[in-house]
Amino acid sequence: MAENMAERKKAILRAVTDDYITTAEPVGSRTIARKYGLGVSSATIRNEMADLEEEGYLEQPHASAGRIPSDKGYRFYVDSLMTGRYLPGFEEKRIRLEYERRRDEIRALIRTTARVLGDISQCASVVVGPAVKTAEIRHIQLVPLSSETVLVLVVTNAGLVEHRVLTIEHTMHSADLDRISRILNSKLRGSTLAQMRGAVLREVQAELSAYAAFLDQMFELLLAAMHSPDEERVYVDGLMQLLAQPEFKDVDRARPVLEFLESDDLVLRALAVAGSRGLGGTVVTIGSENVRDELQSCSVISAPYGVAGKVVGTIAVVGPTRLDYSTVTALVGYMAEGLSDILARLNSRESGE
Amino acid sequence: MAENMAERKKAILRAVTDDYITTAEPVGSRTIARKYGLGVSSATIRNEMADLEEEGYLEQPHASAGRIPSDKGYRFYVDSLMTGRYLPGFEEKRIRLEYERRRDEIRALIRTTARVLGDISQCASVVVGPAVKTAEIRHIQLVPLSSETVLVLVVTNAGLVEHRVLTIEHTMHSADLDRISRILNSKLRGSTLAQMRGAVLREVQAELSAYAAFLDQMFELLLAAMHSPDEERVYVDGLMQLLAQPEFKDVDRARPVLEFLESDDLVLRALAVAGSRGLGGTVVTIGSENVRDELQSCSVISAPYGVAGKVVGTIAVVGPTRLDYSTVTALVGYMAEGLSDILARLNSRESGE
DNA sequence: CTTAGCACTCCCAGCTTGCGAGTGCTAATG
DNA sequence: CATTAGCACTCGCAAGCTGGGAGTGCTAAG
Repeated sequence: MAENMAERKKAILRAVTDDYITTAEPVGSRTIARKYGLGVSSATIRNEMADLEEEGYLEQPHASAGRIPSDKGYRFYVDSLMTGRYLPGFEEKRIRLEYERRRDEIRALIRTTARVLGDISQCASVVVGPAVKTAEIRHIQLVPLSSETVLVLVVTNAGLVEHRVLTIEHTMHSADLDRISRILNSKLRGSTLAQMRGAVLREVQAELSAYAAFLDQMFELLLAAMHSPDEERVYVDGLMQLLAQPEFKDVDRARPVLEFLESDDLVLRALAVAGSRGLGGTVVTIGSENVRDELQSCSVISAPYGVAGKVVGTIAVVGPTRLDYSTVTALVGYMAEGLSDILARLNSRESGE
Repeated sequence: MAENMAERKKAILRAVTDDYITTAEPVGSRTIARKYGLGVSSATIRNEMADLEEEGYLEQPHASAGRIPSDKGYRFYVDSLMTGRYLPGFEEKRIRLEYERRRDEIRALIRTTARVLGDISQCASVVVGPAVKTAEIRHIQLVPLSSETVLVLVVTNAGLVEHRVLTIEHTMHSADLDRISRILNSKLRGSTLAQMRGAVLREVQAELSAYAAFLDQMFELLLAAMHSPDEERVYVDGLMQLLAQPEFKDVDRARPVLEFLESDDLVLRALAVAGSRGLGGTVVTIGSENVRDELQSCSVISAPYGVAGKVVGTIAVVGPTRLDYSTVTALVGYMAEGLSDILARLNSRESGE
């Protein structure tokens, strides 16, 4: 769109956007002339701003206030005007530090990510954790707990350790369980739980026909676990930071957004787009570009993370449309990359030699 | 305190409190006379109310508004006036239903508890999950993942399954790990991780001296896990419901409370009291009775839950001092009991025969 | 095309005003 | 002597008004 906009107009649009992002106040021609050295008078800027408004890049909250960027204006800003796209050094350092000490446990890692993301962006943050059902199985193991119960353990390539307790009818010996574990491992390693239902499953059943009843029970449990509404996958943080933003000083304006963020389902669906584009890209969705009504006044910046080229989850920042696109885009990109790196390390270690 | 308050005065205090709890509006003498059939005129009630105010049970938000209960008034209401203490049948049914389908996984159970608690009370809810370090160990198991990594699995009597991945230097054979697991089990079962460091630990070391290096590493990891600031233990829900309460329509009034609830540490400390009184009781803390500044305008109703007579966690509802003490007390009590029951069942199953 | 000047618009904060709700006092009542 | 009706009084709140300030759009001159 309008890449050929006159340079001065671009400069003005950038100035308005930059200023509004930091001050949260509608910005007038005078301010632009004073604070941003464009070498023209406020009257000239006024004319340009009137044009920009007519073209839909700016809008006035009310007749005699300054201008603020419209969604279209933000979009243009993000696509062609935004400078920087780098993360302040000390933030980067902080992230590395936090990640340094959380390398072991994936859940802690995810919580930390959400917290840091919220802290730095001063917005709400979302981290979607790995889904069990689509992750590659690294290891599967049956552990005897008591004569009546067996723990089914699944370790995925995303570092996730999932477990269920299975109540069994006939006592199984430790040796039996080991044998089953070994065969399950050799057959299932590398495939996903979702794929498991097909051919592989029948194959296992054939090889272990002696334990048919037990296996039935176990698979049923695993499939149920996998179909459970993706609980535990979505971590939200920084709600406080969001409330501190001036656009949400009115609780009634904030509530829809907070309610949206509280619903794991909706969040998952809204972030599905980011994941579908593959690793390495950040997606910015501005105001009315969001499908959901609740997010019409919000922007979402999201990026997928993953292992071995495969997407396993998404991280995102949700804030008012007036958000610091440059910094937050850099932030989200950096953290997604960081997460991917750590997962890769975890993964190589666990699949070791 | 003043158990010998005149019956009519009590009735009036009860009426004021009941009315204010449901309407959130200061209540005047006229309203009492009309809505609560005390058989006296508003003038009489006015006189009594003036007395009650002088004695500190009521207060006026401003000179010519109705009265609202003071913290002292609420305290008296909770201790001596409150009627009911029962939970509506349909709520009870809902809780049973929700618990019915979440019997297996303790984390899901806890999340559900928090959600339901928030839903029904229309307030914020907190569930403190079992701590690993003080829970009794039911089962401990080492699972080989790769030649470089071993999964350490600890199952506690509270149904908690905790796991850490341990990177080892020298390859361990599955048989070795089994042998270690067996011995660990026989020595450690029934004790807590916190107790582990002492005599038991040395005993194990002696018996398994061949694996000394490995054991050192493992214990270190477990102890580190146990000393990590109790992450993952605190689940908060119903923040939205809290914001919907009229006393929090102003974000600035709500923020301190929300910030408090976002800090796991503070929440844990505030709820420590409830746990220390043993199973079966609910604790009500009203407004200024709370130590923390952030909670001066809130009331907290909490109850511990546990297994085999031992407290393993706490659930709580946090709302404005104007909260429905009768219903919420019943609710919190009922859910704590329900949680305990489920844990007991889990426990007996896993330690089975 | 740019700019200075100016009239105009509109929000906002502060003030006033008129209700309505509720109180406290007083005097009358059983 | 407790209870009650009556009444003046207080106060918060919403509505209406007002002045100031910020910012615009227009126009005419450079």
